[in-house]
Amino acid sequence: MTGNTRPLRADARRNRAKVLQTAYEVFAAEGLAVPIDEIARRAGVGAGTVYRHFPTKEALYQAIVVDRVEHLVGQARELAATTGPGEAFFAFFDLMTSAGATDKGLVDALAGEGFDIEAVMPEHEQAFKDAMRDLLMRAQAVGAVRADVTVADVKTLMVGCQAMQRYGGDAAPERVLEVVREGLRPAR
Amino acid sequence: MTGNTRPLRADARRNRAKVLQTAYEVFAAEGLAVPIDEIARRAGVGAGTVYRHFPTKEALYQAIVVDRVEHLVGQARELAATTGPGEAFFAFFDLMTSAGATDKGLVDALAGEGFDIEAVMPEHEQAFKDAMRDLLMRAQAVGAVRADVTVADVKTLMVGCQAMQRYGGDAAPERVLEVVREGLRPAR
DNA sequence: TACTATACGGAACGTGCGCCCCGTTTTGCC
DNA sequence: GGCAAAACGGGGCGCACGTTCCGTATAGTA
Repeated sequence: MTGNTRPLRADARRNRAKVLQTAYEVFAAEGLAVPIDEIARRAGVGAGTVYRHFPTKEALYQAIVVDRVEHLVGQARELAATTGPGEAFFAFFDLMTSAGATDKGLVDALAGEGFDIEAVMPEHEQAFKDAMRDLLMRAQAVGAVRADVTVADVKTLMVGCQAMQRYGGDAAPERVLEVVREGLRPAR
Repeated sequence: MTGNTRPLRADARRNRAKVLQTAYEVFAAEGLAVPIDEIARRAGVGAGTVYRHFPTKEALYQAIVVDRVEHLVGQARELAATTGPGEAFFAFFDLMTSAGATDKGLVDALAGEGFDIEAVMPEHEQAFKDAMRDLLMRAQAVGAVRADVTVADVKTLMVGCQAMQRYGGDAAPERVLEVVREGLRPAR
C-alpha cells in the first residue's frame, strides 16, 4: 500500500537531511511558530525544497516529534528494564521534564493547540502510554507512587511541568518539579 | 500628566461597555487568538469603534486581565482576613486553578508569550505577589505548606495547573490538582 | 558528452488579521 | 431645529506566513 518510493537523488537526500536537522534545532530553540521560510533560509535551501520533502509544515514537525517521542519511549523501556520500579518512574519523569526545558517545539506539540497527537500518530501515542503504564504500575506496586493516579494523569502532569519549565519567572525549576514529584508519592 | 479625558458621549460609553463585556466572554471562551473583527461583530459594532476605545488589541485584553487580576487579589485578601492560614492558602489555590479552567484568555495572558505582566502592569503584579506572599507565609508559619517554596514557585505552579486544566486529555482534573496540592504540603 | 528525469530556488499567490482612514451618523448644546 | 464636536462603521492597507508554480540547474545514465 505504501507507494514504492524510489531512491532519492543524492542532492535530494542531502537537502532532506539538512532540512530535518535545521528544523529540529530551530523548533527546539524557538518553538513551532517559526516560519518555514526561516528554516529554509537557515538550512541553505529554498522554501520549495522544504515543501517537496514535507507536503506541509505540520508534516515537518510531525516527523521531528515522532522521532523525539520514539526516542523517549525507548528510554522509558530501557529504564523499566534496568532500574528499580520507583527509581525508573521518577527518572523518566525527570527525562520528560528536562526534555521540555530544552525543546520548546516539543512542548508546543504536546501542549499546544492545533496538534492532536492521538489523531495524527495514534500508534506512537499508544506506545508512549504503554511504556508509561508499565513504569507507573510497577512504581505503584511497590508504593513509590500514589495508587490512584492514572497514566493520563501522569501525562498531563508531565506536560504541565514542561510548560512550567518554560514559563520562566523567578521560580526555581528544581523546587517546582520537586513539589510535583513529592505530590506523586503516596499520601503519608 | 495623565491627560484630562473629558466625559464620554452616551453612545460611546455604551459601546465601550458592550465591547468590554463581549471581549471578556469571547476571550474567556476561546482564548486571546480571537480576531478583533469577530469581537466587534459579536458586540454589534464596527472594528473602528473597538480601536477608538482601545488603541490596540493588547490594550483590550490588558484591560480585561487587569480587572480579573484585581478581582483575584481582592479575593486573596478576603480569604487572608477571614479564614485560617492553611485553609486560606489552598482555597486561593483552588480559586486560581478554577479560574484557569473557566477562562482561556486568562491562561493565555498569564502563560502565553507576548504578554509580560510585569512589564505591562507592574503595580498589579506587585499587588498580586504581595497578597500571595501573605497567604503563603501564614500557611508556612503554621506548617500547612512546605517551608522552602517561594511566591514565584507557587505562582508558576498555579499557572501550570491552569494550563493542565485546559490540556484536556483523559486525565481527571481533580486528581491532578490534588497531586500538586499534596506536593505543596510539608514533607513528612 | 549528450540527454532526461529529478530536484532546486525563490518569486508570486491567497488568506487572515491588526490597524487606519474617512464619509456618514449621532449626540449634546444653543 | 440647527450646528459643531464626537463617535460610528466597514472598506482597505500592509504585513506575515503557508503554499504553489515554473523556469533553471544538476545528478544519473548511456
